[in-house]
Amino acid sequence: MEDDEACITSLSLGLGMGSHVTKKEKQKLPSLDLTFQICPKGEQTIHVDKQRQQHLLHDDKAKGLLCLKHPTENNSPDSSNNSSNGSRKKLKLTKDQSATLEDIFKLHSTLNPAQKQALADQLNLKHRQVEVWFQNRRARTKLKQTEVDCEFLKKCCEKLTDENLRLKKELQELRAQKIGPKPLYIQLSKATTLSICSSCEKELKPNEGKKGGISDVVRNSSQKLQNSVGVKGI
DNA sequence: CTCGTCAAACCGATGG
DNA sequence: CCATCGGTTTGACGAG
Repeated sequence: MEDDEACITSLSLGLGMGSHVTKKEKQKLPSLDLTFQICPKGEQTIHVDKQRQQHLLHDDKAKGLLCLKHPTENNSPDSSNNSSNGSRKKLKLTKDQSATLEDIFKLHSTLNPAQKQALADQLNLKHRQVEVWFQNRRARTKLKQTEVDCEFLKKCCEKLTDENLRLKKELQELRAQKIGPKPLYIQLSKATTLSICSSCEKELKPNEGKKGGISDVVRNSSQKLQNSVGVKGI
């Protein structure tokens, strides 16, 4: 029985429901998934990881050592026990609490203090918990959106690269034609003529002379990109 | 308030 | 089946 207590004590101290332990350090330590005897009398085996949601901690001594708490208990963190030893106890919100918070967040991503307090009262949480939840939710929404934007920009970049390549090839072909036996002004059809700008050697479609073809294609694409993403200047 | 980070809780894969 | 591992999610905190 002393071994059991020693095990629990070392786990409590080592994994720190209290002390700050780095991931690497944590990996060296025994996993929390470990099965061990929680009752000093050795009557009850607890699989801490899988069964921690069950209300098995009947022993105050072990409960104190492990600092585990059943989710259905009041979720409000005990601040005295929370920060006095530097611990960062994490309490899982219930499905109902999460769902309500999500619903409110969809309507308003920020709340004023009074709204936070009202919501906290409604959900039996602390004002601080609601505040932190909204902070985290905003941060993670923003992060997701950034990832989406990044993915979109990547695709746009690929498209522009392809377009650039295509235009370069087209230009090469036109240059080849220019060098060949045909005259500078290529007769394409009765209605259209394609001309080559003498200064920059870019091809100009009719009525496009003032703008300047290729760069406009890029500029337009860039503008479209900015408009769709809402970027204020690339 | 945001941002970066920590760490508890959770979960799927894997091996004995 | 179960223990364990490695990755992910998410509640919490400190700095700015």
